[in-house]
Amino acid sequence: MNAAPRKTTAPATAKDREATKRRLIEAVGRVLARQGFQAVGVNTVAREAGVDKVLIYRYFDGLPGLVAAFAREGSFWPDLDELCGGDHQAFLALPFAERMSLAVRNYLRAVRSRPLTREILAWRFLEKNDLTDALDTARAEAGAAILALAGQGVDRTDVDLPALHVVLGAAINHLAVRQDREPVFAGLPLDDPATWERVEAMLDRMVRAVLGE
Amino acid sequence: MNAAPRKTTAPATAKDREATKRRLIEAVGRVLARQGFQAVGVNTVAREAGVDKVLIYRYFDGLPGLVAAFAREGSFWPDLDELCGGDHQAFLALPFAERMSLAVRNYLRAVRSRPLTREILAWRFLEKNDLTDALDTARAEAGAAILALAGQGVDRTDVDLPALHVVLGAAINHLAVRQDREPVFAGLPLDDPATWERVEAMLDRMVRAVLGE
DNA sequence: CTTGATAGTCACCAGACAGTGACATTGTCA
DNA sequence: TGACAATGTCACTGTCTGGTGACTATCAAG
Repeated sequence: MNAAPRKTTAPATAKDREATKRRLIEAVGRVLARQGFQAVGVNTVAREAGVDKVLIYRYFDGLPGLVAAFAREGSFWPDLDELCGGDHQAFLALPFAERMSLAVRNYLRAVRSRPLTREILAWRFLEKNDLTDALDTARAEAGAAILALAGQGVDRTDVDLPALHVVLGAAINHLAVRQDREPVFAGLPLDDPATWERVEAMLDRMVRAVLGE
Repeated sequence: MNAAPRKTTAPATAKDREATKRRLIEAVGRVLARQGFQAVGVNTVAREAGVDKVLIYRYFDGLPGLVAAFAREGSFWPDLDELCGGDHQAFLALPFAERMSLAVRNYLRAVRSRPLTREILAWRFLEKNDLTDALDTARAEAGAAILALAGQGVDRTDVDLPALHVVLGAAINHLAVRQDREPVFAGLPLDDPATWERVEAMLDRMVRAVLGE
């Protein structure tokens, strides 16, 4: 795209357009992390980047475009390696219940360890608009991939696996997002690591119980 | 409080203050239901009520006070009767797993049938402020009561019941709120009644499996 | 040097917001 | 009747928002 500051063609890079674009994209992340998605607006992001807001329109055709670029940039969602523990072969060698249990635990930990991901999750959760649409594609793909891998070579007609995925995913998403907002849920302190060990144990127990140990 | 438009004392009710308060409180509900909590502001609510916004400050000492009054008004959370199916005695006569399963299903249905409750749930979810604080007390009480009733006379040291409640409650809350925003979750259409039957069945299965049938 | 394109700045617009002070209207009591 | 308090209306402030048009500064090519 660029990287040709000299000679023929490439009339851009007068004052480094790409650097400015990067500053804007990074500013989105900082605002999102520090002030939450409510604060993600043209004015705030531009101020954070130390750049004029009009450049958001010129370079990204508006805030949704900038957010889309931001979404393309970062690794907000766990990839397959992370979810299956790094080794696909070893993962596939496990019994099905074991596989599911591991993937669930890794998904929980992955979401919990990504503040920006939790913020995006909450965002998408309650605002359906141009901005959040941009962030959703990557997640949908990641989700589908892990389900496909976990269920690979398995034929369990006795269990409604999609329904199981929905319930587990919903519980994890809710708790992860909730952790940032309200530290107590149904009497348990979500800011206490011990609580999360109990939740992990419970998820594990549920998966095994439903899948028949 | 009022109901004494004539004679001694009660210097108010010149132009019916109570009626105006009621109009404001009802306007909160309408705005919340129609436009979501993002729209709940002094200007919008006053406009909806057909009343000047200054009265919100005079009568409720600001928007948080009005929202608190609104929260006190409506029945947003299911009560014990609804959760246990109407008959406490019959409920308590059931085996524990049966009791839990029933309460979980009734809670899911209760939340799903209350659009305003779902909106409040989402609101509280992502905005922690004076407004949402007012809405939370009632919910916490309702939650604690049902857990107490379901666990009455039961001593299951083999299961981490609070963790189970947390996971189930989180899943239900997430799905109920999600239904309004994004109709598809993990591949299942949340606007299809058949999906909810599958979710109910899965929750039931999980409860029974974990509690040992 | 001139031309032209691009990068970046600045000032402004209209609309929504929360909040406040001054005013008019109405009813009750003395 | 007059005094007073309460109800309700109106106009206004200042601040934020998203968005746009006009400007300057810089660079490359002819």
